[in-house]
Amino acid sequence: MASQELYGELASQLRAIPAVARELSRSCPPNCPPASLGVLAVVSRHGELRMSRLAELLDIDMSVTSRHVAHLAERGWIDRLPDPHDRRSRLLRLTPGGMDMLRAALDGVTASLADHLRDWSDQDVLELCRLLERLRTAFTADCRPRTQTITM
Amino acid sequence: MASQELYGELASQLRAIPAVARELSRSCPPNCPPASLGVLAVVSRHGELRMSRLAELLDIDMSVTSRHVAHLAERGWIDRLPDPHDRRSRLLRLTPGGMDMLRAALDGVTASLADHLRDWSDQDVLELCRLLERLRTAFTADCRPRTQTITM
DNA sequence: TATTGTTATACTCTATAACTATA
DNA sequence: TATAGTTATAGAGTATAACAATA
Repeated sequence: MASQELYGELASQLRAIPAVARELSRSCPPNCPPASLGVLAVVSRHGELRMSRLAELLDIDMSVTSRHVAHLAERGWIDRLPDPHDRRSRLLRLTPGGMDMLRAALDGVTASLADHLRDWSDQDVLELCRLLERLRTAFTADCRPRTQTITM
Repeated sequence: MASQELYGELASQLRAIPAVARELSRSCPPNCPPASLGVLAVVSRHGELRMSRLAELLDIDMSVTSRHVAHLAERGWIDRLPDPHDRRSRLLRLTPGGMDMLRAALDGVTASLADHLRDWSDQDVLELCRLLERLRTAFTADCRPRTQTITM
């Protein structure tokens, strides 16, 4: 186990990430909010999937996921197809327009990252990706009984 | 410059951080929201400082900072002292109660991190801290039209 | 005139709970 | 009864703009 000071530093750095994400989101197309982009990216990567599975992958409540998807469906970027195995469920799929939007948004994000991280090596970027992936896994796959100790 | 695929992966991992932060914030005392904790931590680390400097360090707008500080001042965790050099300005300082609150909150956060990251080495945590610090710097110190950091 | 900090307003993202329609 | 998804409502966090006091 690391020292309290080190954990405090980590917590502090994590707190600062949203500001980075906000700056990054300035390069998103104006009609596609960052949260919607996240949905498009996950659906693109995983292919056809259900609402509940999408919510799980995004790690947000299904009610929120539902609203994001409705927003995307209104704009014709995502289709909600009936699930032949369960009529309560809907299968999500990117439309060609959705793929175009995702590609355009990713171009913007990539350009911004390439600009800001211009003196980072591929190795640096990769290492950060790996650590963030490990962090995410540690907090989601891990002890999921939900009711953590509220220490104070 | 890294590949578009690698940057896309990084963007995706960054998107997932708020979920980690939310889980982490469950270990905060219920009357101290995470954003307030961030303010306490910065003031504690930097000592007496002005609103504008605090906003800069938090990388959020001063109007938002003002509200957080007002919230903390109402609870007696922070003092807003008159600045002898500029009567428009106010100097912020943690009260003993604020220090207690910060310590208690950090204990909770530390416990949660120690639990979730129980199989991480100190080296892993340190490496993640360093990369996040570099990332933050790249997005704030970097190409910034107006952040001239007048330290005082 | 410019700057420091506050307040009013609005926007984004999220969670909880109540609801529907199937299973 | 239980589950998939939707909608209503509320809360946390942020930004922009208008403002008061001071420089």
